[in-house]
Amino acid sequence: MATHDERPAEPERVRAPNIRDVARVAGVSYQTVSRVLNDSPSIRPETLQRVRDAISELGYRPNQAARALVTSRSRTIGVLSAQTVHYGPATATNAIETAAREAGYRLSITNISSTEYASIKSAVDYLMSQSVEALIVIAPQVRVFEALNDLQVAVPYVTLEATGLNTSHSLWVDQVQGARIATRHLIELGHTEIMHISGPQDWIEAEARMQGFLRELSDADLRTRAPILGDWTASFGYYAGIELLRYRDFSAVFVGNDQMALGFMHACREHGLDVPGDISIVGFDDIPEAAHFAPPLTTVRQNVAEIGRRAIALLLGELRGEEGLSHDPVQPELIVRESTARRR
Amino acid sequence: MATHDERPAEPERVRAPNIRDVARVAGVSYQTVSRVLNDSPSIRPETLQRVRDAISELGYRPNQAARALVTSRSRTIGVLSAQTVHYGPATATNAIETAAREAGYRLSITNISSTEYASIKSAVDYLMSQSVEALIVIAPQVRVFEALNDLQVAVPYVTLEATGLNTSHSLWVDQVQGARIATRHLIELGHTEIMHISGPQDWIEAEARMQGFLRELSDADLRTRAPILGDWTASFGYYAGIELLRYRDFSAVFVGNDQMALGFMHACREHGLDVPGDISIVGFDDIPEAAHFAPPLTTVRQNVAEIGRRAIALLLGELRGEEGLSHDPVQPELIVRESTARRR
DNA sequence: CGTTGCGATGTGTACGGTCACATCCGCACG
DNA sequence: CGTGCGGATGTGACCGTACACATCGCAACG
Repeated sequence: MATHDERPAEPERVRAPNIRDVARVAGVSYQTVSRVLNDSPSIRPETLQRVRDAISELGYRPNQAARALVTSRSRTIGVLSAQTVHYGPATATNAIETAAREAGYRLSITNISSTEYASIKSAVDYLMSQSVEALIVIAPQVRVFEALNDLQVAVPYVTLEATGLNTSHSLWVDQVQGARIATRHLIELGHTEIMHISGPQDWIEAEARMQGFLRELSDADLRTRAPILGDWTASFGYYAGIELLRYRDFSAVFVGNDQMALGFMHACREHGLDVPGDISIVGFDDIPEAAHFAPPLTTVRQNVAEIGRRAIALLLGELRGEEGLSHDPVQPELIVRESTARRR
Repeated sequence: MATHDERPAEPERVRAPNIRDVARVAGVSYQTVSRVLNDSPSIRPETLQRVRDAISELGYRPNQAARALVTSRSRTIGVLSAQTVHYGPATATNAIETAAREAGYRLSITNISSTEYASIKSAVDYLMSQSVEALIVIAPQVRVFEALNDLQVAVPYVTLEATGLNTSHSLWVDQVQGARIATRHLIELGHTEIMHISGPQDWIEAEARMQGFLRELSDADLRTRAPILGDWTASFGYYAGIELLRYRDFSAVFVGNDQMALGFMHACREHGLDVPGDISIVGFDDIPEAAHFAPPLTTVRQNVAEIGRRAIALLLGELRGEEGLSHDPVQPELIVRESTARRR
């Protein structure tokens, strides 16, 4: 009907070599090739070598799709993440990617733009439609958890950097403990009026840090005051500082993350206040830049990469049918620098 | 031999519903269901509805592996990235993910730990074994390019944030221009002795920024001096500062990125030098924190997210067979804050 | 020396879709 | 009123692999 192509002469499309092509070249059956690929024990060394030679000669690569189809295993782990630009999540994702790749798994990463139910649902749908075998959630917001529960996720999953609720699925740095050691540090320096700038209310981490802060204060019989709820950004820290410093009825601040601490210190400078002379500040995260803030920031270091690695280990174990692997929280560590001093 | 299970009674494994199950429920042939899935035009509205009902009744999800197998299209775009923790790459990756998802593509991301040839080759192999249809490279190092050329990547690819060589595949913010406006700004403030702290020598971006710096200086007939080669980290900026400030034969510094600028300013403080009073500093990137450094940093903003989006658009176009889409570099913008002042 | 057992290898089939082609139906046309 | 045509739908084959099972050859055994 259309153009009359000369069909027989040219091979036309170059099809990627498949397992039968390899078999033909090696002079064995395709099943033997399959055995080589899945390193089955009972193969004669000589045959093995012939097949391997054929594979590299043809530049053969097993077709993952075909394999996934027949085994009904995608060898994919889904990562549901919010705010991958943040230091913590980005670091964790990195570690996860490496660990997954080493274990022969690939990752499918998706970011949620908002914590709206619909947004989360669509992200989960997206991942499920790729038939991920497991799920890692790095979106430590209360609503994400609710959505996850509600969606009846059918695969094993863990949530990172969350504390408290839903512990069977969680893997986390002990945020409460981190907040406590940060707060205790300030108390031990003689501060009695301590402020807290927290992360967004619906972030579980923010909540945990706040709890740790409040508990430590009440254990020391100190006055607690309502924390400020921020959004993790340096800008928020700055504007919060401008507000708070108008009535300066505190001598120390525990800030929910290093970025906000940076902004807060900016506000202090503008008010002509010395850190730590007039105000002591502790951050949280220990981002690489924190050591070079003005002044270098005292903060709480948490090993998120370790958490990422554990997440993969946990999930792979679960996929293998092992149960009850350790969920011990990773312990945070206080890094004392120059943003805190004895109250004067 | 082992436990004697009652086999016949229970359906055992719950198989996910497939296209034929849907067809049975809807009372049509599987081909009709396939037509619905690929929204073919010629379907009676009534039939369409029946099929849709059946799909949602069964909770049917098309099996991507099967689809990929038969169409030999993976609908996957590979991302080869170095240092995803950095602000630029992370932001770009985010934008890429969103754009790809909207276009019905998924991403396969892999990080390279080093720029060793073997490491790059293994990353490319990894991605190719997933039969990615296209590749985005966010690892702007010379050696990565060489490896890429050498590996004869068989799919369309673009490299991000690179300048100069290999332009047919590159998409970038005009780094040379960015460096020039940064340098020009310092010159216009009366500085004649200007230092440059660059990124690692093998990063194409670092090279481009250095070129821009040198060209602008020579256009202004100013003395050029050998730039310091750093590693992008705040720590390096700090130690470089400590060294450089021992012989303070310059009044301004153009630093290759904001993190190193932060470290450098830290060193200035320790030397009792005022920024911008004694030394003017310009950074590069405009990370969100830069506005809150001490002092707020004058820097060059580049829209990496835009680059990421364009990368996807370009690749998708190429996959559709369109040629020669626009490769115009994105123009950077100078953000003047308080780390630069007229020379006194 | 026939049988058994096991290691090494080959054959059939299923996985869940899409594509090419065949079929069916109703309507407009000559 | 037969024919042609196009829209709607169904049938067969195939994509590349892994699994279950069959087969083959050889050594050890009674």
